[in-house]
Amino acid sequence: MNGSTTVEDYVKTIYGHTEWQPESITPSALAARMGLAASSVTEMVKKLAASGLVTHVPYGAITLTDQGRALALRMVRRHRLIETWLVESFGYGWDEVHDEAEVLEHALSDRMLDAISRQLGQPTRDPHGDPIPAADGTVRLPDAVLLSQASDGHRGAVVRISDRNPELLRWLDEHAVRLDAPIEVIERRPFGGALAVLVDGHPLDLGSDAAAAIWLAA
Amino acid sequence: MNGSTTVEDYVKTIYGHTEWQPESITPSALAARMGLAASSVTEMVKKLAASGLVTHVPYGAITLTDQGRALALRMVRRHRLIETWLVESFGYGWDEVHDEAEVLEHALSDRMLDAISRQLGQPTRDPHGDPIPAADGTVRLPDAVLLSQASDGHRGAVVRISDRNPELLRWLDEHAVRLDAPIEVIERRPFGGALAVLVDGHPLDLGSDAAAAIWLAA
DNA sequence: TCCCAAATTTCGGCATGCCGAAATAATACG
DNA sequence: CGTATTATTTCGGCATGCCGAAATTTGGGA
Repeated sequence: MNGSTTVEDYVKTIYGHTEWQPESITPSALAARMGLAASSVTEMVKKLAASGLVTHVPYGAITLTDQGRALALRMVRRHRLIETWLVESFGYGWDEVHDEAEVLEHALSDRMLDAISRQLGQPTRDPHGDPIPAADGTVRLPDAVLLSQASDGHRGAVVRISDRNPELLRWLDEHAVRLDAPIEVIERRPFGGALAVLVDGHPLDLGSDAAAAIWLAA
Repeated sequence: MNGSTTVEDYVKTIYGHTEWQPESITPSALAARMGLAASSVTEMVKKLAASGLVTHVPYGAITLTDQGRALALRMVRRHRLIETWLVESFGYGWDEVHDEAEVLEHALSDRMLDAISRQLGQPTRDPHGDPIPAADGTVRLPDAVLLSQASDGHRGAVVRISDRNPELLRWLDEHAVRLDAPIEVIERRPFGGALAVLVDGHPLDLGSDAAAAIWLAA
């Protein structure tokens, strides 16, 4: 079957491409993100457009409709709530929650989801610091800057750590770069985006990968 | 896609047909249980046989192999553990757990399942009193008789209440027929299997449906 | 034993999603 | 402005699972 699961994944991926901007993406980028052939994407997008989830000008970009965005937010809420749940109630680590959540977001009923949200105290951030959309689709955007764009001397607390890279997540975890850990930028390298920072008072040299994965409270 | 989910459902259904006897079933009975056309079953059974999960003599019965039984037991364990979990941790009623479990049994990882089992204290019976197979496939059969076969004067405690009939489950629940509630058979009707019994000391007239759904500790 | 009815299987078809190769459109650059 | 590169779409095909209709097999009864 899976009719629904596939649609949900497409929509969520389109949304995730540029979470803070108009949700549009080119077919090739979408194909790359989903690990599919471009031709598969073209076909599926045709169906998504037919059901009113996206708009698509031929040879142009794919953009979520309001309906598509609503579905995407529903899936993002599910994913992040489940990740939080796995960490809080099942002892999963940051780096271990993604795959399980990827499956469960399509399988849990709304009733379970509600119960889980209640058990967790209606959280609004997931273990990576990403906002968990409310059930009505409302999202509170974090007031944050990308760490690699922060200026020398900038100080604040980590508010978001990108998932999807288990190795990096473990490295960050080992070096005490955790959600809400205070960070101060002490040196800014001219090229490549690498930074030296203070994390919890200790100097640390962040590669550009790590810097790109961290958002700093403004 | 679902390659695996479908196989799991077939095997579980074959097993469930005659849980306490050799696990074999005719194609038509299997089709009826699964709500599928007979032709679909024929085709799928061919594939199950090819992967060594069942044996099948053409035009004859379908029988689980050891490998098939192992997979079936794995799925039964998952189903019953999940049902127990939904009742214990999420406030579901007896009659509400089946559909959710039907989905989740294919979606939860072994890791989650283990954690759930641990959180529940490694239960060996589900909310209906059915045995939960151990992770290694071991099943402890309840030492019980079918209530409708119990003789007049027979007394014991309810040990099993069949699921899959929400209306009946609610009726039983309302009349205090719960797992482990003591029952005494006070009158046995000659035809139809209906019984009058004492439940928790109160006389109650059980229709034949209810009687067929209840097992009594011997 | 022979034949009929019921059960089972075979066959062509359909829907979903995916792929690679070939065709086509858009874009970029000289 | 024209062409070459790149992106996108179209097309035929494949795999999984399902269906109904048309064989085929089985088993019981006359």
